[in-house]
Amino acid sequence: MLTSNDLALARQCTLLKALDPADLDHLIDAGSVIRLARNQQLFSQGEPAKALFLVVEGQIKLSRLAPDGSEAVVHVFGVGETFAEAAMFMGGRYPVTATAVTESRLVSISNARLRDQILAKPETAFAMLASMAQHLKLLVAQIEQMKLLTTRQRAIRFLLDQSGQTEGPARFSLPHDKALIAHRLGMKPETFSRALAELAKHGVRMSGSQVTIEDVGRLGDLLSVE
Amino acid sequence: MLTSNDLALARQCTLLKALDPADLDHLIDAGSVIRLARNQQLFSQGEPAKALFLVVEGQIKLSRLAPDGSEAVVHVFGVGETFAEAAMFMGGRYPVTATAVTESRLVSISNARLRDQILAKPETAFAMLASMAQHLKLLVAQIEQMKLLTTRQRAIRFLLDQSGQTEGPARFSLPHDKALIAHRLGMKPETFSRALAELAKHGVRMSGSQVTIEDVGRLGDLLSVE
DNA sequence: CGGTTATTTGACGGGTATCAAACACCGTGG
DNA sequence: CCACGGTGTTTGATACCCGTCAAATAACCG
Repeated sequence: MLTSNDLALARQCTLLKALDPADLDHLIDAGSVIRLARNQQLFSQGEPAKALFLVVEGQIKLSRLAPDGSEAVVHVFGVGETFAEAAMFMGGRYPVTATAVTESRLVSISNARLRDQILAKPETAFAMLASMAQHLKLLVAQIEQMKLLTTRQRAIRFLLDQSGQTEGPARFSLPHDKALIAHRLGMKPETFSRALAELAKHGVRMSGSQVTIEDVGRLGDLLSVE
Repeated sequence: MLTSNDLALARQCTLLKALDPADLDHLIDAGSVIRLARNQQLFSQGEPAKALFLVVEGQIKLSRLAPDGSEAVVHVFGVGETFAEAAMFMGGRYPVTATAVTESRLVSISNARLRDQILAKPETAFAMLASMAQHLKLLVAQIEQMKLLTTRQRAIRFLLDQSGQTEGPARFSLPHDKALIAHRLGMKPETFSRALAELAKHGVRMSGSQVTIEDVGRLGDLLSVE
């Protein structure tokens, strides 16, 4: 069942905020809330795509699985984000596997209804296009990272992103497991751990999942040095 | 000036093939053909986005440039492909730099007109969404490659993709410089060269830019071995 | 033919993965 | 309250892949 908080989230996200309340209600009917336990799969790659999803609680990991069992994490979506928009236009199949990182609640949005909505109100298409453009940008940034940053630099950039600041001291907590973060950054957990350890010299302290950065600006300077 | 061949290309590409001839004509007016010399830049990252482009001759490289001068090649577009669709929805700025790999001819398509077109005929939005979804898929595949394949495996996959076959012997020519291919694959030219050299043991012969593969199927088996 | 640009090859060092083990953290149950 | 197993994290030793630098060779073009 949808809470009022869920609805508030729906009204904020890029994809849905442009809709009239009535249209939004029609897209999200009562039966479309999905609960997932930790590590439970929502869909797997190659499966027919019937819907896209809005995260209202928890985190969802999208990844590609290689035949030998190893996985490449493409992205992790958090509360207020939508994902799998593109699937309905890619031969109707999901190109990735979606798994709950933590216990999660999702709102599913029917592809067919969204399609009708676009036809009825073309402005909706712009919201959809904007949402996909955002994802494209994220992926491009990720490719750039992988291709020309070292593991240490990627770790730094991750911390800077998380801090949400460009200068001064910062304190925040990691969004999930260090192992999962390492995967997102395209490195092994051991390597990520070592990278963090070295950053202690530059004003990064950790206790559990709590991170304290003495001076975000100084940490950022490190990126250009090496 | 547009040739009839250019128009034929426009009618084939994912983005434009759904349009009525009259609408297509309106999008592509006579003044919108652009010629680029080899290595000439079309736009650079951060620049305001006024149009998207269809390649009718040559090849266009999209890349991200780091402050220190190094570049990460995101993709190379060939004849019949459109690019920069997403820019008009990303704050109106190009997130990458576009450069001609060879002498090229492009048709530019005004963002404003395309926007009008979508509003007038919502079906157009689906073509646009499909086109962007394709790009998303490409990027996801690329991230997967970088994260879990070795350089040798990436080289092999590139050759297999280029051959367009899944079994038997193949012969084709490389689409461009080996150095550029290496960049696309996220490795240095030297490394790519060595990877190709080793593949000689497995039935891959090269003379200039001509590639001959004895048995595509056997080459593909190598991917799973290592 | 000469000069420029690609490509190859070699030697070397560093960064990262791998394997393995120790350690910290946490909820459970005795 | 403490023992306990499971999970996540750290640390260490080692190997190897790949990037770097440098030079030789090959291909290309006017």
